[in-house]
Amino acid sequence: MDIADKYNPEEVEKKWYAYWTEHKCFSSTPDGRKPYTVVIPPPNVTGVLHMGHVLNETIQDILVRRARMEGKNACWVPGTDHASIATEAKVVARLADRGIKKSDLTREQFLEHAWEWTREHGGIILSQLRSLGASCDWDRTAFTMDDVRSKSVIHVFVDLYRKGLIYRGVRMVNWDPKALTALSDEEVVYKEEHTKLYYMKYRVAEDDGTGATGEEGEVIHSDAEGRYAVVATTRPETVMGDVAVCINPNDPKNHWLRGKRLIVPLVGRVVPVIEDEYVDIEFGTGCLKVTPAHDVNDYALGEKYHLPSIDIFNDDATISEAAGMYVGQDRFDVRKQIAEDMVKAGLMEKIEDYDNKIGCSERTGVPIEPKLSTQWFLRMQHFADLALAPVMNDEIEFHPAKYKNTYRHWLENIKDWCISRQLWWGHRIPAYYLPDGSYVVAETEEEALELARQKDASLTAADLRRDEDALDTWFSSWLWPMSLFDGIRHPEGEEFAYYYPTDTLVTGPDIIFFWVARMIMAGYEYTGKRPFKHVYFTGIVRDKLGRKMSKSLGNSPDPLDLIQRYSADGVRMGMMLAAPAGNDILFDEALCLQGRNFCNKIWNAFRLVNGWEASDKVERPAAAAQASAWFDARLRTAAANQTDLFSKFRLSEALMDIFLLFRDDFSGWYLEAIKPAAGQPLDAATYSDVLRFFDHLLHLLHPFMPFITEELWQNLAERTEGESLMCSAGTIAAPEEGDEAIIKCFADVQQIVQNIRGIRAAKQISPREPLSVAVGGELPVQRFADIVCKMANVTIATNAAEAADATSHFMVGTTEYRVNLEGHVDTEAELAKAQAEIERLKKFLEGIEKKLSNERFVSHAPEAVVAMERKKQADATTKIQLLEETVAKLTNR
RNA sequence: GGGCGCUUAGCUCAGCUGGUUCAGAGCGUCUGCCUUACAAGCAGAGGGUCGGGGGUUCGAAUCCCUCAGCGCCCACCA
Repeated sequence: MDIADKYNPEEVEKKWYAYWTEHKCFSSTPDGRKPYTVVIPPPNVTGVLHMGHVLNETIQDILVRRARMEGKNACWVPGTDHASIATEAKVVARLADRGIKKSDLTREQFLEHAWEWTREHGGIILSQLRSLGASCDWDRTAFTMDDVRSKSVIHVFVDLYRKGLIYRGVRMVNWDPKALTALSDEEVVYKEEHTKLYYMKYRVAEDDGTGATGEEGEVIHSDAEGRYAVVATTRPETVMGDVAVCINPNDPKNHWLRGKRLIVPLVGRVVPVIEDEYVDIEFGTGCLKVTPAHDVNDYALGEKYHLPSIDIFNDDATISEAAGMYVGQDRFDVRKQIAEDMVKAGLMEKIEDYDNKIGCSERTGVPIEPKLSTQWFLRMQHFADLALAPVMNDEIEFHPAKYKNTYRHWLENIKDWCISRQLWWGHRIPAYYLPDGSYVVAETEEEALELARQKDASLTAADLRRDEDALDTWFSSWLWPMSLFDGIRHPEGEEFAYYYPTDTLVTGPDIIFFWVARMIMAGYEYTGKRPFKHVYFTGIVRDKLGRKMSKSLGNSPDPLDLIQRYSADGVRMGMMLAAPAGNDILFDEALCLQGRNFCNKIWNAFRLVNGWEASDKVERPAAAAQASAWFDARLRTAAANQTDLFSKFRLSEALMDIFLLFRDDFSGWYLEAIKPAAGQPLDAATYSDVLRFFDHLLHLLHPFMPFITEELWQNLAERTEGESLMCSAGTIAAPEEGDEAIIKCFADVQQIVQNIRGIRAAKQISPREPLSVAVGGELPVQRFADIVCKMANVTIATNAAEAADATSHFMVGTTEYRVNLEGHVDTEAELAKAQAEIERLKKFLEGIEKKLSNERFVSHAPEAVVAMERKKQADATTKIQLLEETVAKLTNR
């Protein structure tokens, strides 16, 4: 088989991905095998591949390919998310570029634009996944807004409404004034900001001078115009909504304000002073302005004390008519303006710097406004009760387990989920309003009409008005593991029964609440079963300096560009080497380079093997037989180790382990040990061994590096069209009884060879110059003696007496080896080396003996430990003795 | 303000149910090699008082306490 001198990944990747697709290697249908199901965390339909995806999808592909090769019926379902708010924002922005305002369009017109955008960009990211090698079952590609998924969502909404778990109500919600929609608590992110704390004067109305009792701690502010309270706030622009000032009844400073009425600065409104223990006495002056329409806590106070509520903001956070002043101006402009105006009016006591955490919209980034509005909510306590135990008792396993804490904390402090969004792009809420203001909830318009007619038989379809709002994106994603197999609508379906529950979910910890927790909730609600067995949380991909990857920093490489430069396998390897489970990933391109170089290593190892001829007539060299015996054991052990590491999701270590197995053990030791002289054939037995080993190695490597392994596997033997490494038999036997001893013995071989090479390097003796080594007594690694000779280019004499005077010595275990170095030896250096070694061993021995003479150690420590120490003592004594003989010999020279 | 986690070689990390011959790996560094599979390589070398302090124990990188630094999550102090 001819094979190119250089690995050409571009051509190979294209060829095999097409081949896999053509032969439906990734597709899955239910059969007698055990299923292994993974559902992709659906990327935004309009998104493009970034490094986070590369990490996430590579991990999933590794797990899926490994399961497939283990003989499971692996099914990895791809799909995209409609990403309601993000996509709508993009569409609005694109329309704006064309000079179109959303408000100028009807819902239908807008949706047409959105679908157009989706058709244009949807699927880009999925095609990019292919270049990474993702082995998704593409025939199953789904979209959270396709027909099956949409119907599932609506079905669930209606069902939960009828169960009383969804309700509609007026609540304080997080309002995004840019996207013009309500948000869930999870969609609010807090940002640290340097702001100001404004201390404003609220003058006492019709001040009659009463109230002051002169008690200790009382703080009364006054100036030429009379007495006033000082209220500290970060948001002076909300004064137009003030309806009270609240003090703590236990706060002596402000006792004098009890029962007073105060004048809201600039606004002139007279408001009462109320008392509630909610107020923090230590903060500011202990006086809190109460603006029920624009603060969650103030809202609660307003309810409690029956205060009016003045909504001073429009939906876009400009000042509304109701404010009566600054109407139409932006909230932050007004903040500045009002502060200035108050200073001018002498109503500002002082302004201080203040570090504050501002709640901002996760999507648009703008500060959210607490806003009173009518929304739809899901009662979460019910779901929290369902979802807590299975994670705590590991029915669903989190990797790493530390996220169990985070999860528990959230569930134990759960709040109702605001699921309605004032957006058009999404699943429209299936609620229909009757002319009388009441409403019905139904899956179809027909059904809705029927329900409405039960209230009023005269109604027609034209009388029903459907709710304008859409559902939160996550209200569809939380059904994903079920809806992908149409399990919501057809829970008895064959596919659903086969593929659900799924096996492993791979995702970032940032969406543990948004998505993971809610999928668990929905899973138990609708099936009574867990949606997945394992959740593997990846880290965040950062640059090598630990900074988050971001467009503005320009430190986020384009994955396709990386693939171009380092090959898909190289990028996969680079990513995985940087990704220990549960830690953030410090991504460094150098790791991709390492990946690419490794591909080349594999390629060249193949070229070597491929170039060998096998012959029945050649007798098997002893070194080759020995090497095969060792590598067989080594491979069995390594394969078992892979299984163990995969079970713990330690994929980074698993890859590193095979990398070393291939590079060092296979290429560096095994191939060199069996290598025939140039142009000579290999004996048939060894040839068959090396092909078998290569096949096994390709199997182990394939989940990590699918392309190059497929290419070489196809070239390793005759294959028929449609065959693929990914579904070929290649089980590696379990470790055997003697494997450990073989591997341990071989480690001594490696040490001996390395010592000899080290001596060569130090003395500048060419590896091609044969040397002789004398061993005192029998060679401990006799079973690999021929490998030692071949790898170190030495002959071994087992009679120490034959050793020449001019030797350089070293020890492995308790055996001394003397390398004959006629003409190269440096007696002084040898002496120094031996003496230093004796010194070190004596110190070591001293420690051991101290331990052994300690009565408490001998009586307390387990027998095995004491025995081990005795062995160390004996070995060290032997070594010292041998070295002292060497020293004597060197000194007498 | 609560909760969780981290600190081991220049960098990134293993090791941590306490004890298998003075702590391992990758990368980087240094030295020598174009040895006919591979210079995208090979061979060799150097590098750590396991964050500081204290304790438990015959024995601590590993368990406990404490201090310091770093990170993450949650929370309605305006």
